[in-house]
Amino acid sequence: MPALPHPPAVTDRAADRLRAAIMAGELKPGEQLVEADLVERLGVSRNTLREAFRQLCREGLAEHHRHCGVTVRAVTADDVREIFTIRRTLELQAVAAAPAILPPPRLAAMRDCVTAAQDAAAARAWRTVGTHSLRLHGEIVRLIGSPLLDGFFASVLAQLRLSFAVNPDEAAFQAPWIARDAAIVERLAVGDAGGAADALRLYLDESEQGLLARFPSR
Amino acid sequence: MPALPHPPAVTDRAADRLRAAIMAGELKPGEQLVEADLVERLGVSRNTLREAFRQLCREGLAEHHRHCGVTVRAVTADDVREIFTIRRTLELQAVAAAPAILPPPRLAAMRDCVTAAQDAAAARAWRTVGTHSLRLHGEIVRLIGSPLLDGFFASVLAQLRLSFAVNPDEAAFQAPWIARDAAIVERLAVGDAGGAADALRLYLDESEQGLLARFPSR
DNA sequence: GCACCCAGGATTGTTCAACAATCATAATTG
DNA sequence: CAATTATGATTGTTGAACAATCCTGGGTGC
Repeated sequence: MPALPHPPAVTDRAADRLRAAIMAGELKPGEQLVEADLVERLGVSRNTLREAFRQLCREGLAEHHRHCGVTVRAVTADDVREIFTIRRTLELQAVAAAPAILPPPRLAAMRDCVTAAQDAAAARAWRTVGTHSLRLHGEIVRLIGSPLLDGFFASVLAQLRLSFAVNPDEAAFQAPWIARDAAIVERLAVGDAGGAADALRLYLDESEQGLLARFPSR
Repeated sequence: MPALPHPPAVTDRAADRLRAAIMAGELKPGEQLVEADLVERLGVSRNTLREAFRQLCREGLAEHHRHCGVTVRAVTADDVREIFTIRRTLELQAVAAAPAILPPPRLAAMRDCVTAAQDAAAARAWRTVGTHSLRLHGEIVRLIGSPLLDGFFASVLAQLRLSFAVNPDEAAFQAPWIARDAAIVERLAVGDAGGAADALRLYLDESEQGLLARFPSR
């Protein structure tokens, strides 16, 4: 009996490729996803492609306007503000409610995110840095213990990740946060929930400001 | 120019009818939704029906198992525990972070939920009572100010609503909570966030216990 | 009798082709 | 030049077809 009971669905494969293209910036925000073109490029049927579209819309990476097609999600400054409102609500609550000694696998997962981000920074792979940093904050929310909440938060982080994509110089943008991520994790590791919460609050405030400064209008 | 720029999509109509049938208990939890049957009963094509299925799955009202079809979501005791974990996280945070004097339209909306629930109780329309009570708690989360979060929480509440559907005697189950809902709203109205939070915490704890007691196993 | 294997039907997964509905653009007319 | 109408492009919806997979039941050998 093989390890893969189900060969991955064609729909999921198509959605994965589209998601990767969006995240890599090949499909730019606001760009229209024309069914006929994508059908040819992905080699899937129109129905399957439309199903993939729905998946991306659910994840907040695309938008569907009736009779106007699907466009790549264009994250606005207001969207960023809302995303950080959600981050504050969930991440701070997760840290505040975390047990003094958190489960070893959770701590290990968080430390893995930090080291992975550090390794990526050493290799100047800034996009990967952002991925692992956001993964860490997903792990933080995971402390609440709700898979449903985790799934929702993952889509929120994906939208934030999307706003990174528009920034050409990711180096200076991503670098400063790695050390602060590490500090938060270590405070959690020693049971200093209050200190972690304070550091995280500052982290989110400054990160939001830094990100908003990159938006042209307002 | 008519008020409806877009006649509602066939897909959405089908999803609405299925959602109503699930909520009304006509389609019972665990029941399989056979494509061929529903195609005939709803008078839509199979592709359209499948898209409606996806919508319901996204809302957590149905589950999709590859090659095994779609079934009505069967909410378990663990699901209820998770739902209340989410409710505590979001509702308590919303109340705690609420401004001393909350925006008049928000307060009006919350009071409308309470009076609507009271009216429904007077008419012995217990199902409607539950609907408005849950709507109130959606309004509470709305104080956070994030439409994204509101949408997520609405689907969580819908799943909770689904677990009500299995209970035959909704009268005794719904009645006691109306007064407590009203008390929470009035504490918020006078700016007593702390008191509202305490009342809400107790409310959620007891509501969860009362609901879990109705589950057979454990 | 029992465990195993195997064919058959039923259901879902995916694709294709066609037509209707709607939108955006360009050409036409006054 | 403005308003209106035609035109093309794109999406919305349907129906049918075939492949892949699962479930059920019956046979086979021990």
